[in-house]
Amino acid sequence: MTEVVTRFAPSPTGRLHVGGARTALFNWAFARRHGGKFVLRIEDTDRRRSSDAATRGILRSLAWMGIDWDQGPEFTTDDGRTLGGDPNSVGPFEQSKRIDLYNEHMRRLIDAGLAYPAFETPEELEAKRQEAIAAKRGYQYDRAALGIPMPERIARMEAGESHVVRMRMPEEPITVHDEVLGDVTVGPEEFDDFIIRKRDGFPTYHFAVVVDDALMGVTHVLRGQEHLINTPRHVALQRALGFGTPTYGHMPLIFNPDGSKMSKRDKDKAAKKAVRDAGLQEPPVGSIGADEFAAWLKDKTRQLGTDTLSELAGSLGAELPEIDTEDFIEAGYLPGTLANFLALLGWNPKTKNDDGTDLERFDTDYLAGNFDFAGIGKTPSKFDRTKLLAFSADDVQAMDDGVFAEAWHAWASVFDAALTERFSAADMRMLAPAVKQRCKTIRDGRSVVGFALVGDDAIAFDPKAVHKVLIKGERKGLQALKDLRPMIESIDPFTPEQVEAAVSGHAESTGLGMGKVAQPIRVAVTGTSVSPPLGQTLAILGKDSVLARIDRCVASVEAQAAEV
RNA sequence: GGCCCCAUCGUCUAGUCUGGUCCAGGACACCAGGUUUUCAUCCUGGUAACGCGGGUUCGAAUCCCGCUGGGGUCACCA
Repeated sequence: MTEVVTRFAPSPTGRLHVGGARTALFNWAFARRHGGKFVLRIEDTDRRRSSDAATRGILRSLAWMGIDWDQGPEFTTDDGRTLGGDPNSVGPFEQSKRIDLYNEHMRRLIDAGLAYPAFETPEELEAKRQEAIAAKRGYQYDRAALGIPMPERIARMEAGESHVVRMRMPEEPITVHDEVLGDVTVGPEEFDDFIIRKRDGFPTYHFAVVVDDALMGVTHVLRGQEHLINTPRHVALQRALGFGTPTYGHMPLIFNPDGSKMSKRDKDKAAKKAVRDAGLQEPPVGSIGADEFAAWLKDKTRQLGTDTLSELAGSLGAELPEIDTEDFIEAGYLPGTLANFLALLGWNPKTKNDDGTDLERFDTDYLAGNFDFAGIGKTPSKFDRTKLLAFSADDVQAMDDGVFAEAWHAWASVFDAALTERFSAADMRMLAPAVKQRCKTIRDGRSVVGFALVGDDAIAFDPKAVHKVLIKGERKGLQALKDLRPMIESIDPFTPEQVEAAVSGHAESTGLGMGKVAQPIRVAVTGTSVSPPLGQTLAILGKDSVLARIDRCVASVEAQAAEV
């Protein structure tokens, strides 16, 4: 029994899409479950679109989710662990550094007549393709290069003539044994002699994948269903090269709730809508020129950079849909929550809880101990952010207050400078119990304490709250607020406990009850009817600020009443 | 369009392989009621699905065929 080896092989052309994150998670879990190894490989053979920054981002996202890789690019986690490395000497793990290896195997194939150089230009091929489309025929390469005698082909290639290398596909059908879908057979007429080495000397995906999986000892390949039709090509390549075929499993894809493909384009879509709703003609931010902005707005297919989009949405107060793992990190989700939710999209533990309900809340440790092919479903799923949010709320509530405070501070130090400027880590610890209760994600903490981040004269009053609490019922609320002012002024020291005691004492002595006393104050100082417990809310602001806000509120409501 | 894959509540799904225990179970959402000084949380209850048509069988969500619908793929991208 050979050791299980799985891999995740992202292409560093952008951020880690949640679909990719799920693929990585499953491959990781499968390796852990079987005590095997998990390899991370960077597929950067498209030199034009790949970048080191993207690679680093992907590594960071994977590590954030709790995925560790045994072999692959080295990475140091926040808590100081080193991931990756090359203990078995099968690296390097960036395909762009493995060209000699590919060429060695490529040469074997060419010498055996199983692959051959071809000299048509991209333009010539494109013309033939268009011709086929016009005639409503499927396009396949016509093997014209095979008309050139083999010695001559080889000689021209060795003389340095610009060429590609094509795989000579066999004439028989190929059956793929898929652990998820069962046997899938595809006939030879479906495949032409596809390109395995590009004009620039880099292998194409198909060739690099097959060589690397074999050389790295990969035994199981779990990937998205979009690769299903590629698999017969890979099997053909494996046979030609004399490699074994790993066990395959193809997973259903993840879609948007409306059934469309979940892609970065959704962000452009949302941003364009926000711009139109705002009636903007000119770019509201400096990072994009007017011409580019107009072109982008007009063209449905045109996309902007991630940062530009965020800036744009931010300036309009619009939300961009979360698509990539980093979006969910920024949105304040916990890694375990995302991993749990993602795992459930396409996999099911088929296990009951003690109360007889289906098990669906589990952590990555559980996944590492129980993940199997049998639990993978065949049906594509839609990404339901509402359910993810419900999971997140549960997980946040289950956090220890201290842990929450730490996570909140860590999150804010990366994503919300205003918050960490206003509150120290100690402040956040004090606030944690009250804030946590009202959070569905870590980011929500911001809105709970948002009132403390704006100036006393900049509080926006929620009209509904003002009406309900202060105006309704002959403005008794407003009167109560005025009566309370001297009492608040006399509180000393101005701590949560003292404030709480003073306010509830006042509620009792006046016979008004807590609701009639606390709510007017809350609305006056926060502008809304929702905030942490009153004592904390006031203590955070400090006495001067509280009094200023009460005065401003009273003045504003009276002015408003005078108008009517 | 060719080829390939798929089909249970609005959504994620259990049940399908090994037909009967399923007038189909769970979760999220939704609706109603309750707890709560507000909001959120929490508790209780409820609405809601086997795509359609043929078979096979005493009996089909489960097996077979067809249809319909959805998706994937047809690059010198991965």
